[in-house]
Amino acid sequence: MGKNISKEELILQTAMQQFIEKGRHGAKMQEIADKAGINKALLHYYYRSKEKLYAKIFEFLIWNNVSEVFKLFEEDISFTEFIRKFIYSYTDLLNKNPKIPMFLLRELSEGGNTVKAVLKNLVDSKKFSVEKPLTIINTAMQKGEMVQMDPKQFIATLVGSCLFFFIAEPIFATLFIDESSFNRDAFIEKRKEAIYQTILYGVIPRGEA
Amino acid sequence: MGKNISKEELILQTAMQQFIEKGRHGAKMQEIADKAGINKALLHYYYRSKEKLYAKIFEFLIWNNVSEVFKLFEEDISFTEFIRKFIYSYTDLLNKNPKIPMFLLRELSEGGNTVKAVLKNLVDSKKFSVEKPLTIINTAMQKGEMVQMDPKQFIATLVGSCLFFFIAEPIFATLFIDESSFNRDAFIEKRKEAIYQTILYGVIPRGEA
DNA sequence: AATAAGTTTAACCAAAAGGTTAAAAGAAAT
DNA sequence: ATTTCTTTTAACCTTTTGGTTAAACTTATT
Repeated sequence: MGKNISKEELILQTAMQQFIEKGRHGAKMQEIADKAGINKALLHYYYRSKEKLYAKIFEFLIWNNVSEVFKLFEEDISFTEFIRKFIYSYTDLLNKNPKIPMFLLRELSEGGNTVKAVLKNLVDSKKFSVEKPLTIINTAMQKGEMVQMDPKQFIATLVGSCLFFFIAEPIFATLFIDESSFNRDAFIEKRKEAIYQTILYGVIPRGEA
Repeated sequence: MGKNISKEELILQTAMQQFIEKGRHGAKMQEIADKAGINKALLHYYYRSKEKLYAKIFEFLIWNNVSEVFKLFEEDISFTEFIRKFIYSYTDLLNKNPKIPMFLLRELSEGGNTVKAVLKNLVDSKKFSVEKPLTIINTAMQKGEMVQMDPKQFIATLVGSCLFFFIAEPIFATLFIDESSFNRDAFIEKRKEAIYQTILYGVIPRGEA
């Protein structure tokens, strides 16, 4: 583990883990301090209050993740290649930190003042152009590479399919997976291809190979 | 509002709302009492502790919802009709109480002892047969009505597509929807058909109309 | 070496939150 | 009517938790 990390940074990292795991109310300042191996007063020395610490972390995570997702819309590739690339890359992104999506969605759902303020900021920045993904989809429809469909509906299906396993893993695994023979990594790998096949053939014009 | 409701039931309903909205840690006993218009001691008189109250509610909600979903696998209809029916009914189910899915998934993610115990109970009861949905899908594949695919992958795509909007509405709406012209109910109605079209053509053998 | 500035801690504090109690109020049984 | 049992409350208690403080310790500055 990094030894050259400052206490300030160590607190942030540890707090992030705790907030991600337990949420805004479930995470406790004392526990963060203990896990980081430092005195609780240091948390306040560097970040003033729990709310401010939480805000910093939530803001960091949502900006980071939203921008990573929007980056996936930037590449200039064919429509089918875009679908494939998006599914594969987004799944990898989710799998890199599998608890972050639930954290973000949970906090967004709860939607207190801090969350609202961060979200407003994010929108007002105009850094995340909705035009790009919409254009990709609309162009594909114009070119006849995709059936007619509200782009928002398409995006919801695409993202929802990728997201599901990471959001619902506990109940999904409990109900459908017999642990002895389950290889999580392999399942996720196969997940990508399954989503790709389903969505690709689900939206390209019927009768095309 | 119902006047003939017992205090015991009133507490349960009010607590349910609060837990759903704010989660296990976010909900407060005092606030539940206030919202129900009764003394806080009554909560303990009827339910002993916050944890027990929470357990009762979580147990009720997960049993109820899991069983409602599994009911959708019971009907004896054609494969394409099954897909259609599942998507339409499950979306309606989600929309009836749009905050419950996030509550359940959130709590399942956090997964404390109470949650684990309830979940173990649910599995051990064997009341929810995984065989049924798996059989529907396997049979369709045998009959050549569906391409070859791990049934678990198919279910993940199906459920994930339906779930997404209700789990991610705050951020999805913020990013993609301009409020002035958005009709939520209409979007959900169109959502059903969009999912149906995508998944149906995504999994039936290529070249079929 | 002395001093000043920043860092870290142990000990406290105050507010919030879960939980208890004893008594009052209401309903049921005699 | 009186007693008994259940329901409901106000007041109180205890623990948890976020936050503060003053002093000790480090590190830079002169």
